[in-house]
Amino acid sequence: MAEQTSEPLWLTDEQLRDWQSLMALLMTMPPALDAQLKRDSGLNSFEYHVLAGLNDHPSGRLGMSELSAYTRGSPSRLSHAVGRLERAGWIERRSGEARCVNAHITEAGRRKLVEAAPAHVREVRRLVVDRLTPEQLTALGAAARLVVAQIEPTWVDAIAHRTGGDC
Amino acid sequence: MAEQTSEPLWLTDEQLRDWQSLMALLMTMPPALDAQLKRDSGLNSFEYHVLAGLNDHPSGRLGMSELSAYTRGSPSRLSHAVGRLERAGWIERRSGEARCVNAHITEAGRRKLVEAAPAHVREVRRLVVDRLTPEQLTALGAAARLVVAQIEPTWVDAIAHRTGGDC
DNA sequence: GATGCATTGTTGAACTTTCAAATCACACTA
DNA sequence: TAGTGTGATTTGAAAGTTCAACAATGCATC
Repeated sequence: MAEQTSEPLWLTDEQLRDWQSLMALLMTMPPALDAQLKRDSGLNSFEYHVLAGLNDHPSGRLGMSELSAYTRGSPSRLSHAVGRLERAGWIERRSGEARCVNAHITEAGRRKLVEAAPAHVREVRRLVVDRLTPEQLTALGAAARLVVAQIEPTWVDAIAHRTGGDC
Repeated sequence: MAEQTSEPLWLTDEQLRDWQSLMALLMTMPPALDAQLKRDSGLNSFEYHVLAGLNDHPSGRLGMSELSAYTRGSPSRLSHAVGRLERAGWIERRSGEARCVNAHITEAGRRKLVEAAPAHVREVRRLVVDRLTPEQLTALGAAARLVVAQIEPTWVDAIAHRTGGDC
């Protein structure tokens, strides 16, 4: 009932249109990527991301906490997912120093990823990269970074420096 | 093993960077919006969208199929969600002509939405609209539309014309 | 006007994610 | 060195989504 009229409450037509377009993107794109991955390799986006994160690190391993930050999954979500991947033989858990547990990608895991990646990249191209001019893609990326920076201020470093490691 | 080298397989550094930025957006934004809605009104994004869809229509009702298209939810997902909203008293189901079932928003449902909307819009402003220059937002919206058009060619009309109705 | 068929919507089970509590290992203190 | 605290990870149950099968209804065709 009591509303603050001091600030403009609603959005202009253009803002609304662009916002709805963004919402449409948020609603359609993850399912599209998930569908491709699931169909072609049986992985979901999160699991793919976990494997990719491990594979990208020279050591092929990462502490659960670092991996959790990298994938932006809650510790619990990660733990469940790693459990599945471990059961499939693509990851091994080994406890490291301190209280840490390291997730190691196995050879089978690397093979799985190498097998899954090309089709995934192809899909990313088809849906996004090839759809936009270089300038549009640049603008999209820049805008995305600004919004993400607002939501999650710590992230910019995280990816930029790739500073994480095992424990 | 056998790979097609005929097309450029991987992405350039800039493309990769922008792609990762977009992925970060896809991963952080829905949870952020969900969290705000859940915290402030107990609804999740999908349920909010369902109520908003009904409320926006002059008649306050919509066939399940139309609503399913509008919210981009599978029939099953919608059916479950409407079940919850009905149990909460915010929606009523009435069977219309043909095989159709109409979802009607109730007075309580409208109140709920009116109560939830301002904070949600405020959050959208805070995370997106206020973070970008008008040009950036325009560019973001335009790029999003292009990608969505590729994923879901039918959509452009759907929102543009608001042609759907009950049955 | 009966039969087959397509469309619409629901249901229940399987799976994934979330949420809160429990576990475990180490560090610190008395 | 027993006791307490803190941080990392796991666990199991609740909530939500997906998936596949199942009504229910109208339409076409014979």
